[in-house]
Amino acid sequence: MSSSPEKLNVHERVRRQHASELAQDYVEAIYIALEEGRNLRVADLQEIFGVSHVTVIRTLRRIEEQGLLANAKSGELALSPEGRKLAKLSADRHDLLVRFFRALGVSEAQADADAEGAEHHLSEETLGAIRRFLEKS
Amino acid sequence: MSSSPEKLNVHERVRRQHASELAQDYVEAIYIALEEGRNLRVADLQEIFGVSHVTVIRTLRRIEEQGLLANAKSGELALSPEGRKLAKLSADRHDLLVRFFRALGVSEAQADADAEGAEHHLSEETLGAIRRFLEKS
DNA sequence: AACCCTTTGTAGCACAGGCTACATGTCGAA
DNA sequence: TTCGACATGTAGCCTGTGCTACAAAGGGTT
Repeated sequence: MSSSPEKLNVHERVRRQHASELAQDYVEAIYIALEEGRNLRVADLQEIFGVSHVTVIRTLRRIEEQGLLANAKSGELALSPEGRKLAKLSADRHDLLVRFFRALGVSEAQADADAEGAEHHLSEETLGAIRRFLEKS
Repeated sequence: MSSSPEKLNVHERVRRQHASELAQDYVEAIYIALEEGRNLRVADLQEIFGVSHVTVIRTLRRIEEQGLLANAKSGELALSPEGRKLAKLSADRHDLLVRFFRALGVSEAQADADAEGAEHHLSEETLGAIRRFLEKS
């Protein structure tokens, strides 16, 4: 996880990004649900991600080991401070990209789908450029 | 590969994209080298992707099984027509994204790196919007 | 109490994509 | 021609992320 920059080549960087995508997507989903006052369970995540409940359980265990979950009342999911921070970052990036694609004329649904795929692969530099672009337009 | 649209949910679509990324990256690398008159070998790909030569060999075998490689003289890599088509598509998308990020004010190196990560995750709709944006500016 | 449904959990498998260690092949120089 | 270097290939392992099949736990209905 999150260790040093180390000068990776381009492809190594992309691999690194992939490795943390799932965790981000999970905490993001949990975060959004909590924001909306809903309480996610395994079955919900199964639905959201289109995988079996078994896969959800195991992935949750992994992100718990990464310290992103807080142990809430049994059956309920809660985020640790780091989890919440990561989720907020992800959600903000996602929103930014959706607004950006919308500004370029992309439909709502497609903007959302593409943001989901692309949000893990843009540097702070590029995100900054996108923010500036949105401010100007 | 490339089978039916089937109405995947957002995350299923992203997973699908990941599954074809490596193949695209490999044929793209081979394609570009051939364009420039160089002849890639395993050792070059190992360098480019930052993995061991064993990983390169196995990945090549897989993309060969997918019909993307043509059997060239031993020790040399060549693309099948489908491989070439896929490579060209990838390379074009990559270039488009680099130009786009550059137009937004992103540095050359970062534009290239981010394009590498993002190029597999944008829909035709969004790519079209980007093309239109670049024409206007 | 017995039953069913839903939810969650466990066992165990497959495949992709990493790796190291070892084996072979080829080629230029001594 | 033998040796050493480099390229390529094989064997076998690990982890992540998917799956199905089965097990257990809980709640509602009859």
